[in-house]
Amino acid sequence: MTKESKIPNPTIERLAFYSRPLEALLKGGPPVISSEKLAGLCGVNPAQVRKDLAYFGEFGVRGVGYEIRDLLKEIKGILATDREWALCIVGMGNLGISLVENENFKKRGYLFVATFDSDARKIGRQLPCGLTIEPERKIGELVRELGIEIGVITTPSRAAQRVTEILSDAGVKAILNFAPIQVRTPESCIVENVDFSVKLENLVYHLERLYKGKRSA
Amino acid sequence: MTKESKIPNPTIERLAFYSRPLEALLKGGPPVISSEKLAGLCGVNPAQVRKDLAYFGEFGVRGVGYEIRDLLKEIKGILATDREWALCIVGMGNLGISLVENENFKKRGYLFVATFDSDARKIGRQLPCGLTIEPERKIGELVRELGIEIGVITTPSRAAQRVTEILSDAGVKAILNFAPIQVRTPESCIVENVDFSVKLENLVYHLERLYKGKRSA
DNA sequence: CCATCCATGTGCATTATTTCACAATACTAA
DNA sequence: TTAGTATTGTGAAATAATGCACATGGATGG
Repeated sequence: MTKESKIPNPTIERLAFYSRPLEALLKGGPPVISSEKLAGLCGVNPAQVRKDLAYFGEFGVRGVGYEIRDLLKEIKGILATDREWALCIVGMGNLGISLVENENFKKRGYLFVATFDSDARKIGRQLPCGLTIEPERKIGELVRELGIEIGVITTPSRAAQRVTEILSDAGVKAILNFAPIQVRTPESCIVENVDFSVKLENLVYHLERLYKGKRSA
Repeated sequence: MTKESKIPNPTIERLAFYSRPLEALLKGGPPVISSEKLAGLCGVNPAQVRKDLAYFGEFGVRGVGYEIRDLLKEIKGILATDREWALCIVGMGNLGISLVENENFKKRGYLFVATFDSDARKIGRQLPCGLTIEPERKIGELVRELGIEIGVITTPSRAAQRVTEILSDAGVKAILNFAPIQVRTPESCIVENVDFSVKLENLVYHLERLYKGKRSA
């Protein structure tokens, strides 16, 4: 009875969100959790949790709750994080290196299998994780050879569009873009943007209003 | 006639978003832009752009468009990015270092003025940007001394809640949290979370559905 | 000075998302 | 077996956000 007809995008985001505390709860504590408890841990409404899950099936037991172990498995199945994904990354500055070396990714099945940069001084350098920085012209070859489906862009803004095109031409199906610019892709390639500054700007907007609010209230 | 009564949150996010191409357009090109052009650059609906701006005033000229220079100044005023903000960061792993050294932040007025870590081996180390890594116990002192209003958390998950409490006790008013965990704060302190994995999970969910869709369609 | 053009600002309809509130139902204990 | 309790799953109401469509009003040229 899974009605995947039209799943709200926020629902998908929250599923990923729910899995964080669930993973922690696996190690010790009761084996079952209620939508209310889980909602509390994630700072959302309990009905929201139930509805989000209900889009994909009936995973709970009425009067009891959700078996943590099973629920996590279901969520991972839905999000397709129950398999491994091969990623590459272009732009090996500080940010690029921090992502490649990040343990959280590996733990969740996101495996960096190639790193690229256009800077001749960086090419050939070996990273702590064992990968070697390759020149950008090898993107096409390595993407095909290693079956890379996801590309991560950590170049400066000015290079982001060019790199996007190289990646999508090479057959990459999804791009995670850290450059603060809107990249255009063909239909066949989906993009998610991560822009730290936007988050900061959100914060300072609300901060400023808080201060102003205090004056008038 | 600014009706700041109830501004949708997505609007704030988009304002920051609009400012990116505007900044680029300042350097060369016509001095005026239409909502349609700007919308195109940001991948949103033109009416959306106009409505977002209209929440805060009438910045355009009918029949003409928006003066880029003025519009940018207005947006920066709204977002409170027309001043400098003092930040500190806790957790100087690879990610922490990449943020501190990131030029984009500095360019936008977000100045890191202190860095902290709990690892004795890192404390005292000088970073390329000139800052020295301080021990966590100095957070309170330095936050007050340097007038730090925003804290950035780049520690492992297990330390995030503790650090959040130290920061908010010290008087920090806003936190940008990179740890993949929901931190609790007192009313007086607002939080934004950045979770890369959530973005990736979004991507792979859609990728997987794309593949499935192809089979059935 | 008037007519025409063009892109803004905005009321309103539409669409999307969240939350409520309650019926359905699995366990527990007597 | 039945009453009681707890918590799910979900229709329907409420809320939020988006997008249309057009009146509005500056700018320009005759």
